[in-house]
Amino acid sequence: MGRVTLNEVSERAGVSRATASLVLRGSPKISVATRERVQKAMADLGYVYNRQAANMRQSRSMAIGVVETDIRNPYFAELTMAIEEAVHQAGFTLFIGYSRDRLERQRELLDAMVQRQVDGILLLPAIGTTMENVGPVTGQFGPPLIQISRYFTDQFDYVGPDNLVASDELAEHVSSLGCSTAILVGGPDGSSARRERLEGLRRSFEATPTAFDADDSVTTLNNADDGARGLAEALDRGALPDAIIAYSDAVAQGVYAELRRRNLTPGTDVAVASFDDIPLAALQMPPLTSVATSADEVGRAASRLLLARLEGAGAEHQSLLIEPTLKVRASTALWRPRISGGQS
Amino acid sequence: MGRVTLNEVSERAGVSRATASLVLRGSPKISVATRERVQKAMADLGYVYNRQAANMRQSRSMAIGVVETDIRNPYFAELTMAIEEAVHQAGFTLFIGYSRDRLERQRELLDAMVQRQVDGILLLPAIGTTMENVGPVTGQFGPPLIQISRYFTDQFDYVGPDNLVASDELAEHVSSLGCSTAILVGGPDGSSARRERLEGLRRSFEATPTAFDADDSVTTLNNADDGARGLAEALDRGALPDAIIAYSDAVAQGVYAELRRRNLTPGTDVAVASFDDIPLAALQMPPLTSVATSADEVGRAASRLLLARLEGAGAEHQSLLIEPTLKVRASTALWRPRISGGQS
DNA sequence: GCAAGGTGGTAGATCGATCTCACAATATGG
DNA sequence: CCATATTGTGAGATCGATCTACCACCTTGC
Repeated sequence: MGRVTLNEVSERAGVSRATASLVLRGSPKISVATRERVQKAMADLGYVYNRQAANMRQSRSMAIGVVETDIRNPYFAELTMAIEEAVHQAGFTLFIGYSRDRLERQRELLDAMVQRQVDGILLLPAIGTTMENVGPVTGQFGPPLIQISRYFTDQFDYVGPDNLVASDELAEHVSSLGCSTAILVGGPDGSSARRERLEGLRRSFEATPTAFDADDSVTTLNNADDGARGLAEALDRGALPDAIIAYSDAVAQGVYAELRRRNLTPGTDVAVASFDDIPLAALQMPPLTSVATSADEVGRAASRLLLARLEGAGAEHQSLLIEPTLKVRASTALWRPRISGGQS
Repeated sequence: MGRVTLNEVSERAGVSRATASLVLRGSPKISVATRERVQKAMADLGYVYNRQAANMRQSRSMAIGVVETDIRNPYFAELTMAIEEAVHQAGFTLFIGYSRDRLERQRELLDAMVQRQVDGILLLPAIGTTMENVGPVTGQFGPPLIQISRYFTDQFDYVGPDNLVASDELAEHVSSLGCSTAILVGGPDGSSARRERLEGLRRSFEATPTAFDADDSVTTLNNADDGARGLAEALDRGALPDAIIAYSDAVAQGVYAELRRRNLTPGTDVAVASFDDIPLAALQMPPLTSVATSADEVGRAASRLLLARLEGAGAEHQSLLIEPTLKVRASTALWRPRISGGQS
């Protein structure tokens, strides 16, 4: 349309297109006089840089793609904000898409981003993702891709919380309270994160007197409504345990709600703890014990790693685990073992 | 780099570049035989479409830009998901950036998107945005821009909840409970949404026996932590009212927390209600009365309007208000007026 | 007075698609 | 049997920037 181009700018300034381009990029080879003349011309004409055209000649597009599942869980919202911050600061623009954990949607999003020549991709893989699913990204010349929060292959980098350590801290804490039974509620079936958390808990609890039955754990979507359903299912199946470990703070909200529906008080009738430590956890009633899997740090680390890859850093795919921190709050701290009629 | 281009495809298929391009776009002018030959060549070579190159010739880039403030508030997360859904379905890719309510950041984001030739922009304007702040977007040839949730001018379209009606429903409900005093807590100072909600409440309460002092309202950021601080400030300044209306469900979480810190029970000692009705509201204890300002519908409507504008629809800038729905829950429903010593 | 070197700038190819227009081959009509 | 469509394809310009290579001019130094 009527967009102003470098050609028109250079014409008005009485210089060549090449010179105008050099001014744009702040080359030192241009005299102050011409620089100012060109800049004035740009201002007068209302020139707007066309980065797409520039990208055609350069090898970089200064755009990166982010494909996530869903940001209605505050953990992922925070993760996204952290990524955006880091990547924006490095001068990149973000393409974002949400797969909603649907493989074909994820495929469409990845394709679109590759077609738009993104320099790199951050992927929170949908459940069931395989190498075949990621399509052209796998190709010889595909941009670097980093898995965040979940992984499905070791062919790509991975950045996420150290779920095993997180599980360990939770298990040890819950056990130290004197809980004799514990269960895990929720988490999406088939995700690496849930597998790690479940397996981590199983192994950690083995070293304690607390009984934890891994086979008994109920999977759910990673949100509150499904968390409530999940707890209902678990309680209908077995007795109320001393401790409920929720897959995430989002799931824990559902756990709180379902407990109350059953006239049980979280923290008193049953200890409750979970993963993530989103800001909401501290505001719950009672405040929720949670092991922080720092979305912020995961996001920053993943961005840093991707930016380093763009500079061509390293070759070996790496797995970067972020250290978790246990935040003990009333939902476990106030719990006391029932005085069970003098049984040894 | 080593990327495969249409040229190589056409060479391998023994046709011209133009023919290969027609095949790409599914032109009916190509015989089945050549189409298949070309498609085979593309598959063999691992051809990846370069949309940037295509965009240079076409007038549309099939990308739209979204600039928001922050998605850690679930309301905005849901709004974003709704936009992404609608826009993806129409075949567009999304650029997203978060201004964090900082004007210069918003400016950078808008500039970047315009430079990348987005076809349209959805903007949730940062506090203090003016026509000058939106920069090149204002220009003659800038892409259509739609304001969502907040507005700063009538020079652009606007889509958001009908805050006046929402306020009215809340005021009427609170008043019907028998609350004799009410206050508004929180909301970002300077946003159109807060202005509308405050003014709406003031006007609606005027028609009721309930006393509402608009000058007494405390502004905060639109999140829980700041909501707690805001309520603390309000209570330190004046007496506990019968009803607290929080600017949003996010703020209401802070209100709940601060009330409990003061050993007050929401819903019993004071009625609490708020705006937005995010999923969390129903899960709070007690469940929070909230007037739904449907993020989902706002997002869909805004996307629809933008897509229509891209088709060149209409000329007049319009203001599209989404109807709110009051959800009454225990945080107000259980409240009863104190039996105040027989005063008339 | 002239080679060497530095400064400031330009012409023209190029990135990878699409678009216009022309044209060959085949089909249709009178 | 020739004029006229119809169909399928190709040559070359084009979008708006960057990049390469080269050039004109002015200092210097000897």
